[in-house]
Amino acid sequence: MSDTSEAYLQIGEVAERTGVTQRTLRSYEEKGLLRPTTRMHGGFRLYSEDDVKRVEHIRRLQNLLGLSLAEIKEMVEAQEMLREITAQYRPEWDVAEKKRQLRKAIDVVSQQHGIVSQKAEQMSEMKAQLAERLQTFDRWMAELEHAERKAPVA
Amino acid sequence: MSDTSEAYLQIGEVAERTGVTQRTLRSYEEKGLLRPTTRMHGGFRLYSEDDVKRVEHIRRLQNLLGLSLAEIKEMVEAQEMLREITAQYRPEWDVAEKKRQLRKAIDVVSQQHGIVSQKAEQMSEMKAQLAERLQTFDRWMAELEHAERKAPVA
DNA sequence: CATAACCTTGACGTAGAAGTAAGGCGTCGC
DNA sequence: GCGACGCCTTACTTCTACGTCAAGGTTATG
Repeated sequence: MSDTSEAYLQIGEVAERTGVTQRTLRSYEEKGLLRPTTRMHGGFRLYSEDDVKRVEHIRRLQNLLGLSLAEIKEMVEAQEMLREITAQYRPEWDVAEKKRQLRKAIDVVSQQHGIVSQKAEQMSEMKAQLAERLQTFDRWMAELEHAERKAPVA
Repeated sequence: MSDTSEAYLQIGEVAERTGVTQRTLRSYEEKGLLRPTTRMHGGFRLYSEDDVKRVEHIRRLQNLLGLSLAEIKEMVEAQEMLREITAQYRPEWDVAEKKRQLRKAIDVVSQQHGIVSQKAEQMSEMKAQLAERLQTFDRWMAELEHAERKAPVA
């Protein structure tokens, strides 16, 4: 916009920095996950640092929580909402409205928190199981080595 | 084995108990994730309790770690390998061979352990972030309520 | 042995996420 | 104002993990 030399990035740079393809970035935009970015005069997309963070966030939600892009969209929208409330972009809203929105955001975030907590728990359970199994294997390995010393390979 | 009336289950029961469809069970079999089960004379599949556990395991790997069936297959195969070693199904293998296999299994399992550890860590990080954000929101909410008391809705 | 409930294979369909290709402008540096 | 490279849209393709018939065999029960 105008010329605040805000270090805008083109799609190629964003792709490189985030490790996703350009196609994926455009796809996120189509699906409403990434705010329609500003464009250069000729139509080239311009991304901000915030957009980069957002892409990284989306990826984490995908990889870590295994959410669909549709689900992620909801989450991301809630965050957007918040930004607006907190930045007081909308002074025309009365307090009651702000409260409504904030409550909505709190709902979404606590839901996320719930999911993450649950998964985190299951994870550590799994981790413990794996660790235990590894121990067992090490014991077996030791036994095998013992056997070998007693009766070396023919 | 032989005929120890081991309470075999048909595909429908397994589907019900594990919460996956029959199609999915057959699919896992096609893809080599579930050992070709025994069959009744007429061709009906017969599953053991172990098979049920395996399905549950597969589901955990899918849901928790977000692995593809191909990746899961590798893991599951390593486990299979182990079973054979430990149950000494293959006494014809010499100790060196058993060691080789065991080492392989240890590799796979520690790889899994690594993945899980990493994910678990990222999870708790995320969880912390969410908790923090929730706190912030609660503070804001409190502020809003304060504002409301000072200047009630018109 | 009839019948309902269950199972078989095979083939095709689908939804989500992204890859790929084609044809055509934009941008930048000189 | 030209070349090289980057980006644009549109449209088609792929891949995964199943879903959904269809046509027919099997099993348990009376």
